[in-house]
Amino acid sequence: MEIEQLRYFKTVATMQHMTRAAEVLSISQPALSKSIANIEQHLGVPLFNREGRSIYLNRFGETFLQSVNVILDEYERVKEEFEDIVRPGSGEVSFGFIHTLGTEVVPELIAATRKRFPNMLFSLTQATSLSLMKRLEEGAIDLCLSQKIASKVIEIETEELFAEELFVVVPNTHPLAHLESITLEAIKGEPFIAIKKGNSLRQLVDEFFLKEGIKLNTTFAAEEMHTVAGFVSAGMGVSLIPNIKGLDNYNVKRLKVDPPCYRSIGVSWAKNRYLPPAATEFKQYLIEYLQDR
Amino acid sequence: MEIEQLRYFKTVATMQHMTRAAEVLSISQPALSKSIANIEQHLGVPLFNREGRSIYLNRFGETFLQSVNVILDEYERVKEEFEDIVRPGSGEVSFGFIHTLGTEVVPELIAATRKRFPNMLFSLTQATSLSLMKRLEEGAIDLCLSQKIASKVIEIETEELFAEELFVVVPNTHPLAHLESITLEAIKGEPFIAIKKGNSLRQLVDEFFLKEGIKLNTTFAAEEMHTVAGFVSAGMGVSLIPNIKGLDNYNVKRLKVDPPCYRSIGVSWAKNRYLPPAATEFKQYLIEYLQDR
DNA sequence: TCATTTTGATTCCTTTTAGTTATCAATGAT
DNA sequence: ATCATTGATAACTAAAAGGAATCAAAATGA
Repeated sequence: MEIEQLRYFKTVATMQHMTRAAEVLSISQPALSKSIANIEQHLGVPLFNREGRSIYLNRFGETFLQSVNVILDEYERVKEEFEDIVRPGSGEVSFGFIHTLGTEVVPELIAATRKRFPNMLFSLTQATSLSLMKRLEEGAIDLCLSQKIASKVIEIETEELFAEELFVVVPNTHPLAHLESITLEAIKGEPFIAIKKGNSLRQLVDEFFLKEGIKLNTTFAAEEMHTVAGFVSAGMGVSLIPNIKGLDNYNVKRLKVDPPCYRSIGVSWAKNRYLPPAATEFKQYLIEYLQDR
Repeated sequence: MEIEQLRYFKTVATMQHMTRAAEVLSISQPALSKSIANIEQHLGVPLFNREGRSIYLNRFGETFLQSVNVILDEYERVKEEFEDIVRPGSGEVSFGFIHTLGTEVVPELIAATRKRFPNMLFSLTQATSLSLMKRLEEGAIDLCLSQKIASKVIEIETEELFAEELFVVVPNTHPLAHLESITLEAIKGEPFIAIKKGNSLRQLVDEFFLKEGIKLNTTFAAEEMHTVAGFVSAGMGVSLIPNIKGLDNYNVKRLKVDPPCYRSIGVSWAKNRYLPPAATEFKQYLIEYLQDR
């Protein structure tokens, strides 16, 4: 039995008139008569009293109408929800980003996007690059702004947008604190405050030092960048991190690295996976907006 | 889109396996694949992530599953309700009867029926013959036990079952109170307490006197039989009513009429109207049980 | 690593059913 | 009594659901 036929039933029930209901539904009157007869046969009980040329619900029909209302309401609702998602310019975009972008880049981006697409809704997720990648694989988010990571499960496409510079941070009181810039070589042997393994930044930092052939003297591994800054501030070592928000409030000096170290940030999405039109539009807008920031 | 296909979706969603779901649903795997693809096309969004040979819900699918659960639950529920109604021996019978039968006849009848058909459910209505007839016409009740009345709207069939005898009731102190039986002629000129017009018993009583060519001296018209008894008890007149429950508690004498007056009681139902199997069974049982009571 | 099995999708065909037009019988209205 | 209107039916067409065979990709196992 077609779901549409439930709507037919509802229309006949409320109009109490086959011919006019058929006109409203834009089908022929015989088709409607047969549809109703089919439903009655399916259910095994008549739904209408037919007296002469008048037709109206019997007590089974009244019961069924209650159920049909529940069913159609739910069906319409979910269909409309999907139509909203598919409608370009509106609809929900599920978007994730790494913590360092949460204070400036993303708020500005979203604000600008909402001016351009006032009806676009955002479902935002903040996480590490690695877990963002997992959310992409699951289809829980449409797009994410993070450090590029390859997935073993599905194909991920990435458009690189800008680079976050990494700085060597040392305690204010450190002998190196007066320098304008510094080589990685210069902190060889210094106690190093690292990010926990598994974080993609940790991997990147490790690669920078590996390239220079420097064996790090890692003393602590922290979960968060602010924890790292705290440890450095307390004189427990030095580190290599992006310019996080509020870094100046710590007792640390931020030194440019020579040659500079960058962490490349890009927008990623699952290849061969459905992207709602709103997400596609947002992606395009985001690329223009953040390109070479 | 077929309602059945929603069940297909639910099965695939929970089994996360096309082939096995198809087996469970007793359809071919290609048919199932196509059904799912159709639903996705209808809704405009994909519902599953397909990675290699594995298939599982994406976030749209999760949303849709919620709705499908609501829809299928409601549909199953109402279908089962109708199946119960159609299942012989069980199911609900909507049954009406006039007030005078509510104290003995119907309780005994229902008790006996429930012994014979333990799963039969009753929805009982007590009303006047006239309004019972209206409920029959509307299809609000399946059967009723009442005085036979013709309907102008639809064809009503009636099987006559037994006769309620009507008695002349007079105040205890009335000169006629000592008689064993009485002719209608004998109360000619007495103040008469009638039932309100519209009540079918009133119509019957009127006919009895009309046949004898007696013009009644009606002083009051009451809604209920007990009110009539009350008026008679108060010495305000005489009347002609059935032997209602508790009549002996009034200060009245019940006199047999000569020749006797009867009110014929029968079971009525709407002709050409669907009678649930349970109602049909009940009707048959009722006829046997009450025949010539 | 390569052959084998398994899985979901596709193609092509059949069957079912929804829908159309023409028509009918019954019902109301004039 | 006549005539328009209504819901139902019949015969036919169109659409879509379902089945068998087959395919390509992906897991499995030697």
